[in-house]
Amino acid sequence: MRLAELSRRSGVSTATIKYYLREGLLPPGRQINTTTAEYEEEHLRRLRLVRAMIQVGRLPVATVREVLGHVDDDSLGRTIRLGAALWALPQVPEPDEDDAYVRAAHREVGALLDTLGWENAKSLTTISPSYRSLVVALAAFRRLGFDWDIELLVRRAKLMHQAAIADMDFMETHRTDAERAEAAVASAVLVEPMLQALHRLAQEEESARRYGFE
Amino acid sequence: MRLAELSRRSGVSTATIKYYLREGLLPPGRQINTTTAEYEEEHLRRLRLVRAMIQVGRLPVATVREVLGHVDDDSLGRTIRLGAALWALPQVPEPDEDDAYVRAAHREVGALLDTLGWENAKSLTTISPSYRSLVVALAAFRRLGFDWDIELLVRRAKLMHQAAIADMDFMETHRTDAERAEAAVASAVLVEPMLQALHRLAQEEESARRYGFE
DNA sequence: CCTTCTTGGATAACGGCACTATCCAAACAT
DNA sequence: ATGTTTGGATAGTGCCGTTATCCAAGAAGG
Repeated sequence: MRLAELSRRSGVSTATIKYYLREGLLPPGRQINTTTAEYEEEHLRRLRLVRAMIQVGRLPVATVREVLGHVDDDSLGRTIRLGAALWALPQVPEPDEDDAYVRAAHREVGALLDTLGWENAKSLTTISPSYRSLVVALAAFRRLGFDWDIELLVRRAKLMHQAAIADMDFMETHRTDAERAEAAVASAVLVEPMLQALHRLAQEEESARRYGFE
Repeated sequence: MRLAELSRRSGVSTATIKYYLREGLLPPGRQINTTTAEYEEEHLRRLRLVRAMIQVGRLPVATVREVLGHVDDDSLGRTIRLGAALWALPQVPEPDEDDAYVRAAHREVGALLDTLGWENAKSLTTISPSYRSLVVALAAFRRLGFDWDIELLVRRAKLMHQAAIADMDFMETHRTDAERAEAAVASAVLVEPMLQALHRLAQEEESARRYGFE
């Protein structure tokens, strides 16, 4: 498969593919000679993953490069590789540790993890980006004056735990570590938007049931 | 409260506040004379909401303006106002209806809604942005070759329905339509990132439980 | 009263980012 | 033989959130 065909089959312009090659999002094709390269089905698949991450997951190009770097890193062990790929994903601003709301949110999330018995997550609070994202969002929520009981958060967490277990089960159906890492990334980048869309659809459904369309 | 104090208390620079005023994200203060304006607590609150939408929710400024326009529109009825505000949120690209995966995703989501018995959502498929987002994400997922059974999606949908019911209950604790609309927006913009963070935290926890940290 | 600061308003500039366009000489493809 | 395609390099584009600069009118403090 040459560049033009790769472009046609993926729906991505050749100029953009060249850009991705330059940026290291796509491995170079097999060089036939100075001016020709051959691409495989694997390139097409990777290109589709890149597009999904950028268009659906709205990840910056630099983040995509980092994530794929971990997915492809055979030197990493299973858990580390998976964690590294997922930890490169986030895009939330760093919490301002001087802010009173942020410090309060830290304590609340700590209590949440205790209640849930998530001992492993608890030991990662200083480094996990997911933990930080949760703190940032909760702090913003509190800053707006919303007084959710922590119990509400616990219920949400249990729901998401169920979803996470199902995702991990699905991930385990893949054979190689690289495939598993890719499945985990696709899960984070594509399943999460699906969950979000389902959440809003459910809200619309529920709103219509309660109040009708008047 | 004058501009400088509004800036200090919100942590947003005066230049940026001026920009938001210009862009209509923040209503103008009470004009004392040609060169002075007085801002209220309400402005601070709105400014925090704007920041949360932009920084945590990563919404474009134009989208924030549109959403707030609906939140503030007293001429709208309850359901419509809420729907209008939420429908202005999304940011997913339009599905390409000529694409085979997109058409297949349409059918799958239709079947999903049938299975769930979401009759109201079913009647909104042509206009609801959440529906379109779901189709886009599912199509991208399928394009990558992931063969999730529709039953897996049904389970996710039921989980999100539970979360949505809790969110609606919380929303109903607010008295005015404007407050309810604002709570719904805050819920979409801040609770969804929390759910996402909880999802990833749960994955980390589950991964550690299954494989340890080796 | 005099000086320094702050105000709203207008306009321009900046920096980042995802592309897109252009030009090139070397090889194909027909 | 001739139009097309290749990788490589470089420059340009358009959008967007933000910041900077300048202004004359007014406020605040001594």
